[in-house]
Amino acid sequence: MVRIEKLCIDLDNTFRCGQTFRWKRQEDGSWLGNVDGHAVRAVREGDDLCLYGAQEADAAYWRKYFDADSDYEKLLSCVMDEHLRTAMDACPGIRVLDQPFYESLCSFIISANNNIPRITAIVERFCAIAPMDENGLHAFPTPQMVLDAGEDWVKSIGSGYRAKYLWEAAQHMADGFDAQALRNMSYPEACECIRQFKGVGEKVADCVLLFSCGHRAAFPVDTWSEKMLMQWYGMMGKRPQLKVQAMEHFGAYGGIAQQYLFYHAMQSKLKKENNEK
DNA sequence: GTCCAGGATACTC
DNA sequence: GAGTATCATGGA
Repeated sequence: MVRIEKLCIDLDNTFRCGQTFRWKRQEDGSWLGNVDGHAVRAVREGDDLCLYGAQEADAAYWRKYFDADSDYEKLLSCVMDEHLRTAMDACPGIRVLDQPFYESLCSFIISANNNIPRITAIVERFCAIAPMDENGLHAFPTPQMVLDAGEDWVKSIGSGYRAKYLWEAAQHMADGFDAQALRNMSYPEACECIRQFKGVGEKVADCVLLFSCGHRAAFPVDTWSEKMLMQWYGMMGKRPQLKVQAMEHFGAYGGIAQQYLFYHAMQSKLKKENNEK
């Protein structure tokens, strides 16, 4: 078991906020996950995060996965305002995860013009060809597993027009794409590089760079972020212009702010809809 | 039937 | 370079 002390993570908010689609909540409030083939059960005990099934030797890996050495209040103090404060108070304890690259890439290719429940369902079917762990969760497939399963199989999981993007991504990865190199590039360089993948536009690129490459200035602008930036921050323009303004405004850790604001915007909308019924 | 969902791409002007 | 049609799918 690996214990990460005083992380104060909110597992529900972290795993439901749209950055990952594979963790599964159990009735007792714990969450089962399979990361890089490692099966774990995440449990909040007091202020600590306990990862049952994780090896002590992998403690550093898990600290990095949960971004345990970053103090978000401190990192965002210079851009704190009433909206970010409200979002962080309403949806506390979100950790911006540092996930395996290929899983993040495929997940956000699938996310294009899609909704979270359906993304989750498609990702689950995508994982069915990978080995199952002792908790009954599949690993995320390797590119080679996808290539072995065939393009017709990729089409069969209901990913629609994104199937060809997933297929080509597996080929590009198998050809030796160096995902690790993205971490050492500047943000603009990494952004340009990752857009080699078909189906990866500006927004998907930002999600992958933020959630699996350590680029925490990346500020994904989707439908929710777009509404949020206009309604809460008075920004104007199309998405590319909004993104430029947002990155300028929120700075080096803008992606973390974005994740709180995005999730809160979505939650607010949900509440509003429920009240109207 | 229409609209929407963590958009991207190819095409037109 | 800025608009626009098209791309699958399923739930509201």
